[in-house]
Amino acid sequence: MSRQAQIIDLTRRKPRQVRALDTVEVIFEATARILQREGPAALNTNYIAERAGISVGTLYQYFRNKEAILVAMARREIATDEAAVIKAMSEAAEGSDIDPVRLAIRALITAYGKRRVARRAAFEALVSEGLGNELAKSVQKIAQMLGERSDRLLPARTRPVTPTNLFVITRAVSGIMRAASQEESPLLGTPEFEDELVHLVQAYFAGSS
Amino acid sequence: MSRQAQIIDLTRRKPRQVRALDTVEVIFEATARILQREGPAALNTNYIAERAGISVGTLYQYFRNKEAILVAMARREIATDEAAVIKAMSEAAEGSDIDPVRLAIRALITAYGKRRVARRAAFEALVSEGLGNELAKSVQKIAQMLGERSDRLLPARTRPVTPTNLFVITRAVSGIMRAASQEESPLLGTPEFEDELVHLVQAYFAGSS
Amino acid sequence: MSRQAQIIDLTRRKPRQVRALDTVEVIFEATARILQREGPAALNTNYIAERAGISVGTLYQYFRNKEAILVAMARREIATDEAAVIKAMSEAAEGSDIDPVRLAIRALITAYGKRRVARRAAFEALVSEGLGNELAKSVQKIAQMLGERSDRLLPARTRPVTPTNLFVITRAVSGIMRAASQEESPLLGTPEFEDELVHLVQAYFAGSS
Amino acid sequence: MSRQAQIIDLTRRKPRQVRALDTVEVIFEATARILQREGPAALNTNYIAERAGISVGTLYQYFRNKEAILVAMARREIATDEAAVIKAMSEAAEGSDIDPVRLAIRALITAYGKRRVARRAAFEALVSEGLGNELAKSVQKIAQMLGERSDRLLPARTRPVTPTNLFVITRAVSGIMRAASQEESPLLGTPEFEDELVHLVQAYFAGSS
DNA sequence: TATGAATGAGGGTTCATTCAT
DNA sequence: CATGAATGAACCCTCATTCAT
Repeated sequence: MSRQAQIIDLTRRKPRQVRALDTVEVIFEATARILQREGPAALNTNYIAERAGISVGTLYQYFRNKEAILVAMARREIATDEAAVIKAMSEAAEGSDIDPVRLAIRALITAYGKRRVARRAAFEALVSEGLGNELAKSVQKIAQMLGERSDRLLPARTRPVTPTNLFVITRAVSGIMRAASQEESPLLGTPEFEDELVHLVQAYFAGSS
Repeated sequence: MSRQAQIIDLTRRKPRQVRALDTVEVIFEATARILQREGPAALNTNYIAERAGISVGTLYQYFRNKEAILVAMARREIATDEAAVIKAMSEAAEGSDIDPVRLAIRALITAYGKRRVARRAAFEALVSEGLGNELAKSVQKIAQMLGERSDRLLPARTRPVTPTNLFVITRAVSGIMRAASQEESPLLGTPEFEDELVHLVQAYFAGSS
Repeated sequence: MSRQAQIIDLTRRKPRQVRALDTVEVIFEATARILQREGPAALNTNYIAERAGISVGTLYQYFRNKEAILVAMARREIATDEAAVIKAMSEAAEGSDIDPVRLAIRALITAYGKRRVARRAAFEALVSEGLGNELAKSVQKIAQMLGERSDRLLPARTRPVTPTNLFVITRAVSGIMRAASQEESPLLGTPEFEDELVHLVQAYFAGSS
Repeated sequence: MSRQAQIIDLTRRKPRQVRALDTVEVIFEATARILQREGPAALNTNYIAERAGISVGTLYQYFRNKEAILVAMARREIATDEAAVIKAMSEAAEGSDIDPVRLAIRALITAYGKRRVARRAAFEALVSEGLGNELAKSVQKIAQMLGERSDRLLPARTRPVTPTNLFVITRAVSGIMRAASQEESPLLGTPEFEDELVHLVQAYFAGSS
């Protein structure tokens, strides 16, 4: 194909940004599906490309290497969750009648309900790649926010909120979420589950140490 | 080799059962060390055998394939932890002055303090192999025990203990342990950490819903 | 690599279909040569690739596994032989002065004269893979044709041609060919050999049972 | 175990020859069964020993290496067949009313009826090992006998028997036998099959060239 | 940018054979 | 002679990555 032809081809396509987003999305989608249906052992770049309907070469134009795909997926997932929780907490603080903690937990439950296997695999990849701290950072960010706004978010607390408190409660909640997701617990969708999570948080901060 | 040497060799050689245990142990040890020092990517059967001071062939006489090693390691780890916690809870119930919950948590912290990277890799292998439920089952076993003996183990509770309660609290605790281990939190060894975990459990059961 | 070189490369590269055929051919060639010169024990995929001047990876893009190479070779060999014999028989029936049976046998002898060791190994692979019936089917096909056109192909027969007759005579001929090839009999190239084969067939059908 | 003990053990056992024969037999049996049931790909020395109920070490005390087992099996098979055919031909010559050729062929058919897959595999091993000529030699031996005693064995012949004749007819017969065995032809047990084989031989020698 | 054939290092696994008991 | 755990060379095959088109 001549240089000329290539330029002509280019103009036929959609704007680059949009196409790039499409492609990345399509790669994520294929990766998620393989992870869900066939497990991490079946995941390889040629297969991802095939399922995504693109060539391996193209895949490598968007991601430096295989792990980069998983890492990007996991990061996006984390960012989405984080944003959802933060949004819930912010809105709650701005006058909703519902307990802010409950709203945050509800947001988290909603986020965890989606694409569980793919999420898990992506997270595992993050950890395997030694980037597990990114996940931790996100949780920590929530923890900090909780700490800073403890006056409004945790009005029932009976003692000052320490970093250790925040570590404990945030990891407790994510641990429960993770387990419910991994064990495919039927609790995940129930109101009782939400209630108990809320209770755990409130009781932890309310009880005298 | 001289006759003499043979005799010496004889005395060096332990009975078969014991030797088999030794070999498995040596394989686990090598696997753990590689995992700790060089990460999961560096783990391959030839290397494990080399580090274990045995031949690959021998390794394959003890384990069907590479994953089987990780799975066996993880299972043993789980069994050890489970036994430690159960033992702590049992002993506590039999008249120790210390809070049974505290003793159980202390046992857990002790178990998690050992070979963290290797443990994590082994657990990940379990999950990858689709045996993640084994881990869950172990946790569930502890949960059941907690429920059955709640009179003695959780004297401070203000409401009947439901299965959901047990799910929540056990996953909360393991989630925190997992996170502390994964994030290599400096909290892991501190008395404050133990205190807060105990508090979480007691507050959760004591607080009115 | 310079732009110039790329253009030159372009012209060197044949269309895809043709290249694929080339690669398969090159693999067959290498396989046959190894089989001939070093025997079946020396045959391994890395070596085949090396001798073929391609990479193992490429080899595995054309063949699912090692046996597939042998099987494909054998199938092609069978098809070639079958086609040669059928062609000879067809042409003979259309007016050649020479005895159709003689022409068919001549075609068979010619086919068997080529790459004997490689042929044999490929056939053995076929059988090992449980595809031995393919070889039989090919022979049977010839038998059928012989039966259907027995008026013209076997004018000297003194009795109706039964399926058993066809089984016996076709297996007799292939058995002789096989033996001559395997024992590297000096008869293979001689006119006497052809004469005797023809005689066997004619006598079998001419003689009263 | 002391030297003394070994001697004592020795005397406890059956005479060496007998035991050795037993062991060899047991190894042949196991080998044949594996070959029959699971094919040549499943054949390995450890498995043979296991199926034979002996240890690998013992197996290697009777056979230098794996191939030696197959070779020995094939040789025994060949010898048995050869003896059966020769015996039939000899007896026939000594006054039986039945056609000597028929008796020989009947003996061959009987021999081929036994353990077909194992026979075939053993023969293939012979050939693979480059010992294919042994098989040929056996057939050639029959051919020679046929030639030497052609006056009595082939009274109907109309021309002098040449070496080429003998090559052709012996390979024709073994080829047919081989094919019938390999293709598991239902003809194998029928009188018609025997008749046709006899006819082939008689017609070949009777017909004028 | 997209393509996808080609690459080849690397790793999992087998299995014939040995040898100390 | 029997045993069978141990050996390790050999080999099949995968798959992340490249690069010429």
